[in-house]
Amino acid sequence: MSHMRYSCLMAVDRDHVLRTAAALLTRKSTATMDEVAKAAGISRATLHRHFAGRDALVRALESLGIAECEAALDAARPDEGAARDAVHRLVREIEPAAALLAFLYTENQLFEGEEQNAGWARIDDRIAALFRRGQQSGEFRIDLTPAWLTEALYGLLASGAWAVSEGRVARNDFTHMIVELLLGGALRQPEQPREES
Amino acid sequence: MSHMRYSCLMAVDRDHVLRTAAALLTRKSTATMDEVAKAAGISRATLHRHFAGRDALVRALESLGIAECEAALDAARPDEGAARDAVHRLVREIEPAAALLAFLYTENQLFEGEEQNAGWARIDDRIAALFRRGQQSGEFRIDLTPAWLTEALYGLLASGAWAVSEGRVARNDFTHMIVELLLGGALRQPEQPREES
DNA sequence: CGCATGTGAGACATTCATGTCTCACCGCGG
DNA sequence: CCGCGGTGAGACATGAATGTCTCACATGCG
Repeated sequence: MSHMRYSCLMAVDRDHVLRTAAALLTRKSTATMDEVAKAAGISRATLHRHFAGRDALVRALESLGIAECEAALDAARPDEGAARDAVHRLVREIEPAAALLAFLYTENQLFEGEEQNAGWARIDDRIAALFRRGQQSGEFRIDLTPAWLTEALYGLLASGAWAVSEGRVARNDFTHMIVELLLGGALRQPEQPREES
Repeated sequence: MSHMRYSCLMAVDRDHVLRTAAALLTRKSTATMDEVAKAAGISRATLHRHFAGRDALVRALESLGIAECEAALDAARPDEGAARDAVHRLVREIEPAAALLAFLYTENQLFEGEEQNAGWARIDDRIAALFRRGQQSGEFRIDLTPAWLTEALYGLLASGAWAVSEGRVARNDFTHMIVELLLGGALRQPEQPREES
């Protein structure tokens, strides 16, 4: 680890703490504040100075995840070109945040009736809009609702992130596997319509 | 509370407790032993008499999930007929257990390095074998590994279960949406493969 | 009827994560 | 030189969940 450039006046790198916490909580969602602090290389006291409690930490992670999703959506230009290409760009852009997303996705399941961050609603809408655009342009089938396609994308991102972190699939194949499955499915289908017995 | 038909000699219906716990833990994975007991309509003491602790309860749920998966696999006859029809049967058979699977799937993520029940390995193998059979018969594309297709199936089952439980998709569409997305993908194909009735 | 069995209710100690606090250290700037 | 801000280490109390225990009650069976 790099102890270089420790300045007394320099506050602990908040972003570094958040990303370390994200990496840890992705693997062990019940990790202790103490474990999070150790993973980030700071003391529990300092961690608690920056994030009032575990809730605050999770909410900060949620904000980070939302920001990264928004950034990925912006970078993917979901309104340009073929919808399938936009989906491909989106998955590629969102890949670095997939592990964090997987954590937040499952974490949100236990918020039951509580109000969920409005940021997610906006992201859901943007992604669903992309699928809807693909349906209206005739690229995507219309019997799968945009809401379900959005949900399925989250699920595949989570599955992919876990599969990669446990070595069941290669990290390099992440985007390809998700995009190909989401768009093309498992069936082998001819590019050109052709007749076969 | 229903005191009806309380038999002294009759032990608390273990299966009923397990299924109630599964339903609750699916929605709130951090539910207390007390909440589980109340949900099952028994006291915490009785719950603790049947399951030594929370770990024992989760392991019992895991065994239940494994048994239901095995039963679904048996009922789906994965070695008969077209692979895509077998996948369709499998999803249909596994649908009732999808919520429990979703809970166990995310729960297993935090077992880190611990030994995981060997039952899952067997189920993984059987499902992967089905996808492999589909690849060898030429039905499924070969650029998506059986391991990834298996993982993706789990992810879609979890997403579907959550989406249904939160009302984002209709329960009746569960099987259709998962099978169609997993096999056919979101793209509109020139020749849509027909369903097994 | 009387006993055995299984249950509900609740008290109790224990463990653990959390949150708050104090104190010592260190580097910088006045 | 000395204060000041930020940190690390650790003590401490709190609360929650857990696990164990006891006692009273209900029901079926001999």
